[in-house]
Amino acid sequence: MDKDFVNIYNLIQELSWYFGAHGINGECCGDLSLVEYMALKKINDSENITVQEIGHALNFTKSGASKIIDRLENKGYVTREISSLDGRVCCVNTTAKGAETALEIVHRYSAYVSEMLRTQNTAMVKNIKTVLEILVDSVHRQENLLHGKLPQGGGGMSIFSIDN
Amino acid sequence: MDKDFVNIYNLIQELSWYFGAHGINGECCGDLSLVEYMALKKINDSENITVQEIGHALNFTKSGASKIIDRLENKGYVTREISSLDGRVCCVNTTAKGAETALEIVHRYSAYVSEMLRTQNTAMVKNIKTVLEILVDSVHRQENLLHGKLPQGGGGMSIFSIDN
DNA sequence: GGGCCTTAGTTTCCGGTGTCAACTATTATG
DNA sequence: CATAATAGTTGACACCGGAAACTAAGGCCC
Repeated sequence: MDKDFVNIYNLIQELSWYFGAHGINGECCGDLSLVEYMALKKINDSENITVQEIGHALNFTKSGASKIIDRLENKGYVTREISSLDGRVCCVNTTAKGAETALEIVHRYSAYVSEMLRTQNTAMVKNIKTVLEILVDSVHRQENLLHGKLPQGGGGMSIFSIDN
Repeated sequence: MDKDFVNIYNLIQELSWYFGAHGINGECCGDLSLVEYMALKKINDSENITVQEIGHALNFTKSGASKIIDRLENKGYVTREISSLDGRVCCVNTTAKGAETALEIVHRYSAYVSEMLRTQNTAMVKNIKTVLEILVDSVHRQENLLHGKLPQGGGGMSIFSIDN
């Protein structure tokens, strides 16, 4: 095991902790939890996304996804409507308020990141971006490799399910 | 707002999601949740750490920290003993089993990261490490700037508490 | 077009988890 | 020695997500 990868792993873990549910935030923005925010962002970036797709994207069961959307709907950030093509399917979309809130949160966090990296020069900022793109791409590729067909919402994926 | 920082923020958020509680794992390793694992790692990296220090490090209240340690203790990963210097203070330490488990988890995740980055050359791996170090350092510095004295365990820190 | 299977989503029940506030126990202060 | 402060624990509570049962709609086959 190369020492570099141990370091990289530990650093990612630490960074993730700070940007995760218990890190800088806890509530993510006012009345949104991190999970709700991630769902909102996903819905905002899509058009007519279904409940299961949201669950799949965020590693929740359809039951969990349904409840997250309940909360977002109650808060007035998203709407549910039955698909005209298939009466079983729910099309979820953001309301104007939801889209605005998602944007505002992105701006706030981006400002935080900008402040955080204020001492870095332009070249390094570009480099940071590139490295993060590589990491995110790599994770996606790895995810896809591991991805068997999974029953409900694609949850339960674990590193440890490989060789346990 | 520089577009780069928006990108960087979104990438960090996405990466964090994969390494967070709902990402690759959910259970972190067998019988450990991510929170428990983070606590175990913290305890393993320290000597005679107190309950409050753990809570502070992980952004939990002392009550929450106490219960996390309960769980770890019940699973046989850590021990609590009263400090010889101050009868109110608990010294928490890992058992041999706890230390071994922490190490094993690090190895597994590191192997995952190694696999994930297998197509990157050595220079890029070094670069990734450097960038992550900068990011983690920057977050720490920023955290310290924001850190006022907080009542219980330092919880509740929020980006949005600054100007809301 | 009626019966059966499949699929999307919801709901109910339940266990896990973290916070708050109250409490115990110990130490510091004067 | 009395009072205050501090470390940690506990109990009540609310929240959250999963499993499974359920509802409703579509697909299919004869």
